[in-house]
Amino acid sequence: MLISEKIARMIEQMLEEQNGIAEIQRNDFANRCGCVPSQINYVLSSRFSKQHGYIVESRRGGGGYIKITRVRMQGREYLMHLFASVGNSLDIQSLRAYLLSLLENGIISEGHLKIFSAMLSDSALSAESDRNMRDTLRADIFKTLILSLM
Amino acid sequence: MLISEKIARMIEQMLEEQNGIAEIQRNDFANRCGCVPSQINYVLSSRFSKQHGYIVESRRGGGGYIKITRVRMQGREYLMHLFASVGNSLDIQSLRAYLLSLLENGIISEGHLKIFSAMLSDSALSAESDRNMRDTLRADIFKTLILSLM
DNA sequence: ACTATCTTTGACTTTCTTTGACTTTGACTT
DNA sequence: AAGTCAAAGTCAAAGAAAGTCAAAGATAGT
Repeated sequence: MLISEKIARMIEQMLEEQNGIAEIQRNDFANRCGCVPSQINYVLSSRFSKQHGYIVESRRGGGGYIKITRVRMQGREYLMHLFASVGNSLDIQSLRAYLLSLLENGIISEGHLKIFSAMLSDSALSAESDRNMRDTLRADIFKTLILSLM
Repeated sequence: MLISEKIARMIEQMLEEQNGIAEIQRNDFANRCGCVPSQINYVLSSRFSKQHGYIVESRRGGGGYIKITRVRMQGREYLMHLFASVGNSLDIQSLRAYLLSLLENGIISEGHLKIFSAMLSDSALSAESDRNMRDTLRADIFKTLILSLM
């Protein structure tokens, strides 16, 4: 298994045990994970971003820390928040994060996740050949989807 | 026997043994098959596509993999037929007819119908200003939807 | 034989991960 | 207030895998 995955699982476990809040010291934690400190940042940005449904706060210097909070809002509130946070362009990676977050929040099922990612995949949208336009289109359709889930 | 066929059989055997799920590492597997890595992609796209009743997922980079899942579902005949009958352009009225037909055949729910109509409405696709292109796009996305329902 | 389709191959691209050198920030000491 | 040290942040290079595409080779249909 990848180191990054191991790190992610450790964080998830902490979140589970501590009611959605995990606080770590980067160097220390990296040591326990057997990786270089900056890899913690990589894991956080690739798997615990805002789009994934987490808030990450931190402080540098002596007594520094990194705090990861899982946000779970209900239904409508969450969807409104989501709608607001999608810009006018949406790439595949961000879409995936959003969909996973919808799944985690119990708003869509795994089956839905598959359907929606397929419908919004590059190949489904290939009629639009320009990449930037495709991302714009994806954002529009995804926002429409959010609205119809409300 | 063709190499491609040999590869296909190996995958089928894995699916048989592992309950419809096969996970491979492309380079490694290609090595064992005595072929070049990209031939694995060829085999997957020519024999394990959605139309053939499989779902293929993958990840690149370190720790990458390819996962093949066999899907067996009822209504598959109907969906294939539907898929074949959608041309390369689809206007709102025809879309509605198709969606109603899916509903009547018990393949989607009313909730789904609303969501899909919204996602494929003119306003969701308004980023594409050309009307014909929009109908093309709608056809592509709808066909992708059909595939992901299989 | 001619053509269309299916296979095989390999060069090039894209995506994801790991690592480490360098920068910035904050707390504590003097 | 300045200096020191202990964090965390940034960024780019290197590494590891999968994807794409087009050219060349093989096969089958007419």
